[in-house]
Amino acid sequence: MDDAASDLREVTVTLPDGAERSYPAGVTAAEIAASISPSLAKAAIAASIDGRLSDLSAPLERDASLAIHTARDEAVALGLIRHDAAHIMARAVQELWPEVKVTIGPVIENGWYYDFDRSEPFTPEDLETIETRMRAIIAARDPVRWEVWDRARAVAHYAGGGEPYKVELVEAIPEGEPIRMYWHGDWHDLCRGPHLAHTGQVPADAFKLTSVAGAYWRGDSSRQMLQRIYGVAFRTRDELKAYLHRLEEAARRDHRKLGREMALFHLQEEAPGMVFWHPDGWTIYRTLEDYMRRRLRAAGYAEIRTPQVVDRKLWEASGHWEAYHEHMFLVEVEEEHAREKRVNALKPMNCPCHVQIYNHGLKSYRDLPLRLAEFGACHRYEPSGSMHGLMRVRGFTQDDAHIFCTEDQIEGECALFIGLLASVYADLGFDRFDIKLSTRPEVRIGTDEAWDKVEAALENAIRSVRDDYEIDPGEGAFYGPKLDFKLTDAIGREWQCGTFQVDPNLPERLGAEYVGEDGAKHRPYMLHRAILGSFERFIGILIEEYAGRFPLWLAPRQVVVAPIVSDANAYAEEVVAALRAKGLRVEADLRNEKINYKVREHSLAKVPVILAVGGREVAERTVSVRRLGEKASEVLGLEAALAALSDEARPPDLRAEA
RNA sequence: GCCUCCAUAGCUCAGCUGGUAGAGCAACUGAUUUGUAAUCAGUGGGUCGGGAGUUCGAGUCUCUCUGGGGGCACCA
Repeated sequence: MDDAASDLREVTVTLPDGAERSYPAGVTAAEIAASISPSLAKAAIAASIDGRLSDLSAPLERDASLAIHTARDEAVALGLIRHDAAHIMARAVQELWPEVKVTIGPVIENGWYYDFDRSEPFTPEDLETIETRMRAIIAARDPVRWEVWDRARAVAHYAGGGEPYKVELVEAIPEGEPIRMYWHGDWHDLCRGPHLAHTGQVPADAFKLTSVAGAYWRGDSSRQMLQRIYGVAFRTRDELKAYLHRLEEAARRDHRKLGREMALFHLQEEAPGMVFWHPDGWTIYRTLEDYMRRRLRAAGYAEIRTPQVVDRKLWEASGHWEAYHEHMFLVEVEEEHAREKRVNALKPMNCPCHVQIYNHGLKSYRDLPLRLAEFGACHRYEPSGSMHGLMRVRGFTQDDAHIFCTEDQIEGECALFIGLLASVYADLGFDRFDIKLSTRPEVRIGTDEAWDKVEAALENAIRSVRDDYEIDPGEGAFYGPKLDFKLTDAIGREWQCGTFQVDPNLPERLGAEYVGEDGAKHRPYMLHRAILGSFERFIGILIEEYAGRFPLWLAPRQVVVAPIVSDANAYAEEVVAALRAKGLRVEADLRNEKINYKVREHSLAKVPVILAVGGREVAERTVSVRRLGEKASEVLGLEAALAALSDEARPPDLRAEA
């Protein structure tokens, strides 16, 4: 840029309210803010120039629209605060331990992280030391400056400074993109920007370093393990406190904690990643399974059952052996007792078995679409570090089904599936879920024309149901595109539950065919689909969604009848028998305890309904209905209470019709 | 699998710099007949996750195995 020339020119700046102002070329957003008002100059944190977020110090060389951002612009402010906090943290770390090498530090949800290479682990005390140092840097209000460097200079600088990771990052920046260096005081970092005007704009009381974790350099498990420090940052102390409070609340509904407290299930050393379901947990499981069975039957699926232990030959034929054998549990008979030589595997998936059922008997185009469903127990030897309560286990049961169909039927089947899934999720209390479409990867089989057709079929199917979905380019399977349906757990982690995958490959490998209208044999498509994903994971999510307070139809113990005096015991047992006859899961609590004690205990156990019966109820043939979470109870006639409870306890799919 | 932290009674946890284990709740026994979130009294319960080592002596220090938490990688 020619300084002499720019001094002579003027630029016209259009502000958000439409006003136009002229300034000498090269004027900065900060200077413009100052010309508007001193208070704006003080509050300004960044600017949008022609809609692009920029540093306040960015010079304007030509006419542009300009918006000055302050902390009121929540999204902009949080992004910048977190980004600058990442830099400030890296600076603090290098000031405290100069030998530590820096890598990357992006903004994430609620905060940021920064990865460091350091031989010693960071301790919780180190985090406090770093926080203190960060506050000192913030208090110094160091201005943030930036320069554009050429590649050679940046590489030489970092190579000489003993920062090999930064050298790699500089070298990875595409040709033509500017290489920017940002200074926070004397410390600097390679960064695309933009940043705040000075370090004092990060609120010293609204951030917190939360944890240290290992993370691979560039996300590659064959490379260096770095130390990642996570932080959270907000605009105000109250926002930070509210966030930390939400975290605590979420921990209270953790399905592992509730699973233990409510005696739903347990896991133990001898069977890592495999669930021991206790009576109450199994009741939930079976209730959900029965519900799914009815929904699938109504949707035209036929239920089947296939073996647990299957010869390795089938997995070789399907191609899974080659790709996944190290994740399969093998089942062998002791050599001295074996009568035949074979290697079996616990089935890690149901698909090849379902094709075997399809392949029995000649299929006609008139049989399609053929929908085969199995609550299929599968076992996968998942990496030890990936297991997580019920959410990621080694033994699990999919609500699996495979639809064999023609290419023309894919779109219709997909639309039917999404409709069914949305209805099931709504019945289970989830009105919101995300859909992600994963499209063709680089390495794939099949023609581009086939991919075009199938991807379009899935997109059309989604659009027939709703209009918002995400596309994940290149993330499909090598044989076909897929849809993922995700739900969010109590602490905001997303879990994939539903899935829908188009697969022409497995029918080909396992020789599935049908006779078409033309009398010739054709290859069907196979659609893999699940709504819950696995019962284990879905129940984990349900526990967290409801915080253990299940709706009546899912609650393991729906009603407890609690006599207030032992004279009411006989009546209590009569009420229990009447409810049981209506199909409710109900128990009597005849212990010689005060009603307060019983109410407290069953409330803590999250029983939805307590029926208290004392002398009055016996005399009047009524019950005192106390609902979980409500302080007052309601006295109802026995018959009315029975009718209301038995109706409410019915699963949603059996309730609707009047 | 990798980094890191953790593992004490059924549950939640205490046990300082090494000197052979405690509390509350729960359980059990007895008394109490009670009106909507804890009635009182008494009793029992742990080879401190497994193994090895250092030490006169290990719940405490070291190594190792197993499992778990947080994250990374993986997720047909």
